[in-house]
Amino acid sequence: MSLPHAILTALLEKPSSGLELTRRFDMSIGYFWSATHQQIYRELGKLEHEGYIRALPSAQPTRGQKKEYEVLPAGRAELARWTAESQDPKPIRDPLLLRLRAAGVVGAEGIDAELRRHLDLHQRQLSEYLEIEKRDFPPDRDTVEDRLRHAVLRAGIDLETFWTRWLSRTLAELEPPTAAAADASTPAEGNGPK
Amino acid sequence: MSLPHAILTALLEKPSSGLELTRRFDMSIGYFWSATHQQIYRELGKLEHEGYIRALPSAQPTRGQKKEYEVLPAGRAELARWTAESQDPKPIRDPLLLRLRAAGVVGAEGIDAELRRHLDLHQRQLSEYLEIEKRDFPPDRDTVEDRLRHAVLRAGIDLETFWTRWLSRTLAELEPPTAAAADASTPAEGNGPK
DNA sequence: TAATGCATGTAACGAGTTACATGATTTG
DNA sequence: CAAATCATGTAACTCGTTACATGCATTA
Repeated sequence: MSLPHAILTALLEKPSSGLELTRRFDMSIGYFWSATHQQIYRELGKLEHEGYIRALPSAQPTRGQKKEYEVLPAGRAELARWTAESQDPKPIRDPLLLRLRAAGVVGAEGIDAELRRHLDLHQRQLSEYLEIEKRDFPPDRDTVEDRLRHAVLRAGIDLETFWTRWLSRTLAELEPPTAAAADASTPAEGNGPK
Repeated sequence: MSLPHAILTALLEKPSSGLELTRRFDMSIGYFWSATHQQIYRELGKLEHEGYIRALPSAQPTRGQKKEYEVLPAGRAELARWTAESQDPKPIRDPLLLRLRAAGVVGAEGIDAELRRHLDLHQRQLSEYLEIEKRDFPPDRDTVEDRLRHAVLRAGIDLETFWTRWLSRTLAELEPPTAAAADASTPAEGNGPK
């Protein structure tokens, strides 16, 4: 039950329409809680029905028309309640790790290509986060809100760093000990190439 | 679509009944792909229906009776196909990060207790993984399968290490700048975000 | 006015979660 | 034999995903 609270947070930061929320989810909040526009519309409907948000009076009630929402006091209270709630961390759930385990049983043929591809993707994500950090968190400003947002971003940075390191190491270890790498541990023998 | 493949992997490692699978999911595979017994029974039914697994002939077809499954050639082929498939990593999806972001808007009252609680949980998980590593991966044995399984475990270890570090650091930074630390950057800033 | 893009929405499905139901086996 | 435990299974619900439908506004 996190999506409604993600939306409340986003709406408190700035009242928006469904599509605007979708776009903002693609950028900031979506980096750690993504959502499609269908999810968002569905949830906006629920939140409005429950009296947590309301459409701004200026918005027309017709179909293709833009409709802006703002958070009502009850919505803010609900968000505060949820924020103070305690909830256990969920265990990891990663298909790539599952794949590796499966590869141990049916053969690891070609798995290194997939690992390299992931390594590349995580490196890109990492540099994107580092860009954001450079742009949005200059060392001077320092409110509590800033620190919280920075901490969240740093979680992203550290996670991507973990993946790139783990993938690099795993690739190196799965690499068949051919050529150069093998020479160090195995002194060159007189025999020519196989 | 990962659960069926998790089950196929587990069954290839050792033919089992539904409850046995559930228990093994609570231990090894479940560390990175958990599942309840209801999910597992449902999926076993599907897999049998599709001809990927079969109940061992010794098993009776009555209700409360144990029923052991084994993987058929088609199941092994399907698992091999899936293993070689490529699939993008999913973005992070973590309620705690969302909470921190929300705390920036509605107030961070009491969030540090939750962070400390998570820190403790992650530290426990980390030492559990380290125990497993010590027990199951002595430095001598070294097949490809061993290396794969060890790599998966190391992902768990590194992830928990990341969390403990990030939580420690975040806690330290949110700590009210009491006494010594506060003097340098005294923000005369009031409160109200807007 | 026809096509394009913007904005909101419906429908159907798959996966995960929670609660509960039922049959078999052990054991007190 | 009653109760506890093992083992399999149904049902109902929520959340996320994919595909598609509808209405409005702009402009070529």
